[in-house]
Amino acid sequence: MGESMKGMKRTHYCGELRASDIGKTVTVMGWVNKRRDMSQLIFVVVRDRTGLVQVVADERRMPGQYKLAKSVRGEYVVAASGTVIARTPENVNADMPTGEIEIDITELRILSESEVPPFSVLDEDVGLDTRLKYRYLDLRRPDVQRIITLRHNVAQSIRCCLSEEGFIEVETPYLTNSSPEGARDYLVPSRLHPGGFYALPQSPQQFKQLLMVAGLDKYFQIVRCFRDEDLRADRQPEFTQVDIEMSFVNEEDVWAMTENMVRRVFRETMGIEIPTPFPRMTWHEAMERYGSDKPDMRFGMELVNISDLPVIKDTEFQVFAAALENGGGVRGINATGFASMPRKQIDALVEVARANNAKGLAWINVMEDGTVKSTISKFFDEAQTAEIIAAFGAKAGDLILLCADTHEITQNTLGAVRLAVGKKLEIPAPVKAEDFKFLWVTHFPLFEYSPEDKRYYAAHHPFTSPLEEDEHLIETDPAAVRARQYDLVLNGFETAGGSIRIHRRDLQDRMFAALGFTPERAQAGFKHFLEALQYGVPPHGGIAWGFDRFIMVLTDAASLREVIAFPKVKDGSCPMTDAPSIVDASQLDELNISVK
RNA sequence: GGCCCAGUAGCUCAGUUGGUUAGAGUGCCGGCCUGUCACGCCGGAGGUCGAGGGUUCGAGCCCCUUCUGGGUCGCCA
Repeated sequence: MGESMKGMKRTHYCGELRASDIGKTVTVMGWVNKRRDMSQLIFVVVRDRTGLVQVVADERRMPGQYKLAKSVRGEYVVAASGTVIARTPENVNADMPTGEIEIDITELRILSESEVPPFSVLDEDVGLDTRLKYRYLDLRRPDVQRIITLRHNVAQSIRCCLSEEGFIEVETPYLTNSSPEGARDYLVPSRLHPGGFYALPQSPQQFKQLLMVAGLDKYFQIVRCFRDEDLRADRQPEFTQVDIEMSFVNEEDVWAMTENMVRRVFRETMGIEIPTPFPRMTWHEAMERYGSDKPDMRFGMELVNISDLPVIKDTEFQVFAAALENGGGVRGINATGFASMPRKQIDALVEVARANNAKGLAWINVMEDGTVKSTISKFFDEAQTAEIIAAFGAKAGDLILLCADTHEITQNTLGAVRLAVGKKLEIPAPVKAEDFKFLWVTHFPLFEYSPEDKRYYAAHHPFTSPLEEDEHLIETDPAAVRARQYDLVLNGFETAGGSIRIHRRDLQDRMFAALGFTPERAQAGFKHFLEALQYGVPPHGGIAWGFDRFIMVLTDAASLREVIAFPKVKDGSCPMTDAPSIVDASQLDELNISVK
């Protein structure tokens, strides 16, 4: 139930009223945040998008309004008209932007009643499943609205920036073809083509390149993309990209454009001046030093390879010796200052290592008093241990964590262990320019070998250009070919990635051949694209931003779900709408689909 | 598909070695209070301990299965 708002018109948002408004007759509309009943005097705190304002109903002066105020409950939607009055000094609420004033009510109207909500909009700690089931209530919470609003502001800033720089926003199709490589596609059946399926795009990759062929020169799109893969805290099945492509450019042009955009977005939406250019690092160096292609640069603890230390080379310790014999090595990190890490936490790190396929972790504890505790003391005497400690530059109070295995496993393991230790540093939420550590990671490998399938896959996508000086290796040594691909890493998250594309038909043909495509299969999958390469293609390249992920880092959110208005949960379903759902047999019939 | 964690009042959680009638805070309902702002005080309602099975004289607690949510590995060109 509820009344019409006929005759009442909102004059102000709740959160914008100030002492300068004292004496004005105003009408606010919003949700009952809180009602405080003091007998004869009732305070109703009204909330809207902008904030809170307190409304007062006095039984002696406005008995009718007082009675209504008595009946309102949390989350009722009300309209309140009255006079803005000053609070007496002792009643000022300094914690409230509108705390110097309140509205002395002349008319209160209940526009919509509310059931008792399943959780309070005021509660901080509510379980995720409950929040998402009632996401429309969750979205009433000021913290959540702040994120959604920032998201809008960032999108707006990006649009303005790119438009002013001469980029044209073009919408590409959502109903397109399934691509033979890459992530699983979401398929959409075609009623008019029995057995035919569209696929929702994983990214508008081919379309944006075709827009370059078309001569649009600079394109962008804030666009939804879809991947039917398992979810993670930083992965959703549908997500938003800021997709950007430019003609007649090289890496430097794309990077400069990106840095310019980042500077502007931070300045306009957060008032932060981000210094540019961003540091750069090759993929190889990132893997060697951080065990990750997206290193979090907010802390050190770099990987150290001690395989060449004489004490390691000559060791009888089977675990280390075996790793060396098998072509691997021994690497470690110095968890500086963590000598006092409780055994339980070290065990948790060992679990992290195991999850990354390492057999375990060895550790050397350099205690505050100078003594050394180590899991490998049986195999290394004091002097030898001291050599290892020296290799890490470890001091009293440090903890050295060692991993022996293939290069790939030691890198991945220590990269993960480094992050796990880094989490314990409790790095505060980023607020200042220096809290945002950007890094360009460059020169990714062009191919990845799959031992199961006994073939090479494109590490990124098959349209990525190789470095010119590596081009001759495509047929002879694919693993050694470096790509003109780059990622922009922010605080350990891959926030953007792109490449200079292949614009020559002959090179594109060689690329597909290296990926094991027969010319016929390449034609079947990419006919239109390969044809387009024959009609005058500008050298081009671009970058795509993981927009949700970027907002996640900006807001220090723990999960992508926090920055998406209506997100999916772990199994890809929506707790609010219960999508996906079983459809009517008649719908399937019409689509010529049968379900097992 | 694998591994790990959680599931107890509307919400957030506690619950000892398996032992009497399962608790707290908050919210909710009622009453009192003229300046509250996390209002306060008094009273009340509220439980399929996620579900199913098993062990036991006895299960919130132990075992098995299963469901839900979270994290992670695989996967994510």
